[in-house]
Amino acid sequence: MEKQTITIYDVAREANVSMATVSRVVNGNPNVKPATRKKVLEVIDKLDYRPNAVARGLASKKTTTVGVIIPDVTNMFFSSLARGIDDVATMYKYNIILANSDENSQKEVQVLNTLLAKQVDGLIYMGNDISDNIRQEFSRSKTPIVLAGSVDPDEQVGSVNIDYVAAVEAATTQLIKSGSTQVALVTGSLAQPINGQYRLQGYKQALAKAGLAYDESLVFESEYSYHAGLALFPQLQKSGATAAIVGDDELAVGLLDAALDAGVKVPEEFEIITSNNTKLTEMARPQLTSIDQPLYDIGAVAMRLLTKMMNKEDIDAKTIRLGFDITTRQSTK
Amino acid sequence: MEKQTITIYDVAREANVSMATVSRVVNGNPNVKPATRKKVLEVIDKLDYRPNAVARGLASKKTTTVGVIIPDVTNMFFSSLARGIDDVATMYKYNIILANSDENSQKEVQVLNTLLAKQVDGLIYMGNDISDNIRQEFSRSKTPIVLAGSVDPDEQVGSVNIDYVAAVEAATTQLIKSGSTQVALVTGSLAQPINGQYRLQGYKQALAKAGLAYDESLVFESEYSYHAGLALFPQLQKSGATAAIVGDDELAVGLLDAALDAGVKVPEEFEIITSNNTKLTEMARPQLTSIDQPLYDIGAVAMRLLTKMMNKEDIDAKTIRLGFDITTRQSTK
DNA sequence: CTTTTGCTTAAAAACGGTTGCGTTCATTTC
DNA sequence: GAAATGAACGCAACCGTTTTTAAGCAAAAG
Repeated sequence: MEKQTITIYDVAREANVSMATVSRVVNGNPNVKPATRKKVLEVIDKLDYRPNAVARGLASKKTTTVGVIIPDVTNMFFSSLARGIDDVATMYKYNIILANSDENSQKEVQVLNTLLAKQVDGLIYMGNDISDNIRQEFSRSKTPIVLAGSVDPDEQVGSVNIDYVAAVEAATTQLIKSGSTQVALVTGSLAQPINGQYRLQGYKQALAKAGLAYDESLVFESEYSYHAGLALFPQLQKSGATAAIVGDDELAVGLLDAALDAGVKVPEEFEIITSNNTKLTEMARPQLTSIDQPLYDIGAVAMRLLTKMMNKEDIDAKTIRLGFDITTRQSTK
Repeated sequence: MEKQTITIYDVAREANVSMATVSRVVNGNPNVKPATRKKVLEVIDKLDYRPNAVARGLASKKTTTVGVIIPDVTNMFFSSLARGIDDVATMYKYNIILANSDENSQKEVQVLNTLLAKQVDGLIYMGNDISDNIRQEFSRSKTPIVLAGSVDPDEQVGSVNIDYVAAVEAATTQLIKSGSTQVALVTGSLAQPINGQYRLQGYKQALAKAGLAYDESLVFESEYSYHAGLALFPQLQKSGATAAIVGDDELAVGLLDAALDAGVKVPEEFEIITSNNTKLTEMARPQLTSIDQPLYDIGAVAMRLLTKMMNKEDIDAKTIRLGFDITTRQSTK
């Protein structure tokens, strides 16, 4: 005795109209006489009818669902973006399918394909690295895609980010001005464009403008995690650095804690500027000075851009660069 | 010149078989002659055919998608659960639609309905409070539901959690044993069952067993946020408490930082045990002792339970209680 | 050699909607 | 009063699968 699901047909019969008419009132189509609309609405209410979104999706070729590929929800940086994405998605009546990729190119391709199979209307991709595999899939697919908090060197798809070069340059300059001549750059894999290309460039520019020589031994590649920071600090010390630009907040907190645990005073003996301004920066003691990327906004704007693309509206620019700031706290003098 | 999407029909024609046969090979149905299977597979590959999951969903009444209602992805507690959920979902070929609810009962009902309209095969609900509204929707719907990290007083739906009473009792006892007679309980709204019923009960039991009187002025209701912790600490001090059980890690870090900022030594003058053992507990200095809920596992097990329910397998018990521990760090003596 | 049996496969009916097109009918217009 | 207009609405094709039913056919059985 299954609870028979009731369909648009049942409503039509009960209201003495055709399915088409019911469909119209459900979709707010104006071509329905008010009296008819009222009657249909009553029946819908009485029967407790809920349109089947899957059938709708098949017929209309729209699912009002977007796929979101995220490296790890557990990472504050990405979850902040995700929150921005979901909020404006909801605002525009979309839902998001969230899929963790662990920045693993295979998983990414895999997940991208199932997302496309599910006929998502659009896609948002987060991740530091855009592998060739995934890039290939991107250009093959005709569903709109936008990158959030990531850059696409060859602007195939939409993207929302900040000016990483300028941000790191500003941060580095600040550290130099406060007296450090040995500023370390601690970041993710240099093979990834954001790190290897942009951050490194900003770093070098700041050095150049300050008349300092670029010293490769002050550049550190590291995983983005608390423990990696803890483990890395001794090497930083050995390098003679007295300050560091760090690419990730968890990593920065690790460095900070390691410094503290080693009796190194922050910021007196060692200064730190981190990159994401997540809640973590406030929770640390001393609080961390950070490049202030508007994470939530990046997500929100990315989703907004995506809605425009899905509506086939005209886009002024496929890539949007949001402003950034440097929020000074206690890890810098 | 739209890139014509190719359908199962195209494959059938090209391979000189019927759609049914193509469907069979796609779904791994054994009733296909190897030679035929091979031919179909070749055509699929050649045409780059991808089954349309929406059509599939309509025909089979299964979407291989589950809805996940989460208060806020940005909160480590919930995102850890979410990660566990997604991982086993992926393992079982499901995708998750993630929807933030902000613990707002209206949004929850709203989102629940759109999730059901989208024909999700199952639902996972996270949230401290189960409002009457949402409970009503739960019992009305016949799609499987399980709660993750939350309790359902009247066991309507599945649920995975730990024994909150025992956990808080153990933590409180530990604090008492180390010398505190004035242990504060800092938690979320007492109107929510987990806090008002379970945590409070565990707290009282520990006091009783230690022969201490229950003092209402040592119980604090607070929002779960870092800033709330910062603001609350002075009141804690005023109450004369020398230790606290805290219901949330961010909140606990707030309390800790406020104590440190006020020159109160932790753990010498004030001890703290927090509840979720998220990464935050390690990042704080001193590191926070915490009840160790297996967050990831709770999510994972919840999803596993859900898969069983979706398969209509027999379930031994609708509610699963996972074990907990107390991980001792530096915020206790 | 005819009848069963069992494996493959084809045909076609769902699944629950959307939507273009055509029809109906009450109003206007001439 | 007949013709034209336009608003409401019904018809039916279609969306891309799954799944049931039955047919075809070769091998086994009698």
